[in-house]
Amino acid sequence: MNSDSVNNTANTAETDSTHFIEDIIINDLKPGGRFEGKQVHTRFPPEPNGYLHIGHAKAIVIDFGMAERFNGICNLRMDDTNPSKEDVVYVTSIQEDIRWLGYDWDDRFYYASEYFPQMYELACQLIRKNLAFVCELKPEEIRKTRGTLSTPATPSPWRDRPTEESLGLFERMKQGEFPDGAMTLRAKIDLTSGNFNMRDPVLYRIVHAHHHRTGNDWCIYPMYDYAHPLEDALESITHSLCSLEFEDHRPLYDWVIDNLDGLPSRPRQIEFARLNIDHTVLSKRKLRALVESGIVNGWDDPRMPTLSGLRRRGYTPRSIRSFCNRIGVSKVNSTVDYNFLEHCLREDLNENAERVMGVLKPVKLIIDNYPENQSEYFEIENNPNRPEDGTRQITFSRELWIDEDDFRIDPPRKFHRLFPGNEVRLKAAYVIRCTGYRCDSDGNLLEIHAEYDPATRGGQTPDGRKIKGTIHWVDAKTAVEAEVRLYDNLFSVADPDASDQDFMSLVDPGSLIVLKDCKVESSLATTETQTSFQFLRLGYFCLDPDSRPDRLVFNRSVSLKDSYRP
RNA sequence: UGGGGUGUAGCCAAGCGGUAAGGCACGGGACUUUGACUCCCGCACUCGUAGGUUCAAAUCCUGCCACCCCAGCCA
Repeated sequence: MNSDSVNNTANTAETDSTHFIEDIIINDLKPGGRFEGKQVHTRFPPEPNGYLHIGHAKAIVIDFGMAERFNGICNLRMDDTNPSKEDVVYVTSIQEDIRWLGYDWDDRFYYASEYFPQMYELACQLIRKNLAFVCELKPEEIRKTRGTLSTPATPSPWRDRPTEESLGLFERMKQGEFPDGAMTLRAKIDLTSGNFNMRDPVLYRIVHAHHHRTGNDWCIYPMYDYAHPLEDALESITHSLCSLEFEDHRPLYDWVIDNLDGLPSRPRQIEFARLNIDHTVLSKRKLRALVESGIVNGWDDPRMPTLSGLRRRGYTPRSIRSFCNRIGVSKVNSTVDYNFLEHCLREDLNENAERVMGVLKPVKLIIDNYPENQSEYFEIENNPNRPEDGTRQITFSRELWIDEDDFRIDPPRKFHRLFPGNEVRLKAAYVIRCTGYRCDSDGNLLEIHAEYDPATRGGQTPDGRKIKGTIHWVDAKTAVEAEVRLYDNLFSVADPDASDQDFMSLVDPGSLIVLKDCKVESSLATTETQTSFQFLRLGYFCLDPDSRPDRLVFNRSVSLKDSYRP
């Protein structure tokens, strides 16, 4: 495990009740149970054909989490049985993302392709047992003979060919004597089953393609339904956790394992509901489309629900783990509120992020009664919730930047910020009173004028007077220029999948707002990527990799909650 | 019309025959040198629905309804 243990995080709210997968495992471990005396052994089996997203994070937390909870182990395995879709580039990104999330597989990193030789031998065993045959039907013919919801499949004309003939043909398939699609190895199960997966499913197909691991060693590749149970069994997996759509593949999963001799274990497949989150999409196909169309700026665009996107956005591994641990595990198709993910991030960052001041839409504030060439330092806490994080010095002088939103010429009701005649506290500095403002001929605000009260140094009010509003500011003399990128939901509609319109047209153009002329306090000049800060009163931000020393770029990870209602 | 699943609040989700946990969201209040945080309070007389069994049903039984998945040589 990484330094911040997955189980001991304050945010990983442990519930006193168990979910259904835990219940099953507990039962399996009991005396007389299916895995009595065995070590719980799970696996996370991604196909290396894309980037991991928050939905995978749920699976990772369940797979690794169940192993951890029962003092077991969890393998990482690339399910690379389809060379035409997979690539090495995904392998490393998947490993990086899982490590970043805080999980480790020790030396148990495998490829399904490592088992190709054994899978081939086991397939021969099925043929010899007269449980599989080589079928020469074309893909369309197989489809046509599979039957319908109400009618059974019709048998392949090759179904009853002699096992020796199938064995020979299967060997020749392997030798590369036939072109793609010419024939398949099929299981002989039940043509009348209401479950299509049992109607003589294809076990092997011919694919003359270069495989990223095995090169051109193979031109026949096992199908998921045949390969997956074997991968699990060969790794002595006890509990094979997957998503709901594989529920009706379970009979086939069990069939493969039950009909083969010499397997080291008989894993139990358990299915749970995959994660959905509103205002986004979580399908590889759609995420890929967003990237390839250029609607977003790559897989790690901070608006993307990919782990690389969330990471760049400023999501912490801890917040994502916390989220996954708290959404629950069940078999109900569900869509979690995006604001729950945001809640988990705020919860973490509120506890751990240092506070700084930054001004997004700067307007000049001039303290007319403050000496022109004077400057002074104020001490400000790094995190009021954690005094042990200490304090730092910030500079103050006659001219400051404050946020446009904190000033109104005509304030609405309950506006506690700056307006002509009103007093406000500059955080950690002085109480000031607005004495006026200047606009250009078009009515655009140029500068605000104020006078400070020297008796209120540090923001205190020795006379006990209550100051309703406290605003953030940055000293114009020492301010550092920055670009700030504000993000919002990629889709303003809650469920882009449900719309009649093409989901690509539903991307909210306001999901990214770039502010170029922001001013941040000088302490941020030397910060590093991935460090999260709270910009006081605004939200949580982190430095983007696009940053350069002369041009800082910050991403807003999430805003602060705001109960202000005019 | 076949097979496999699932229905508890706006969203997740406990509950496993003894009288509806918790979280998010939302509303109200307290506190506040962040309109943040924190802290209080409120938020399902009812569990898809109709019956049945029982002293007692979200939990057991039966019927019905709704929704999701399955007819790739994808995973």
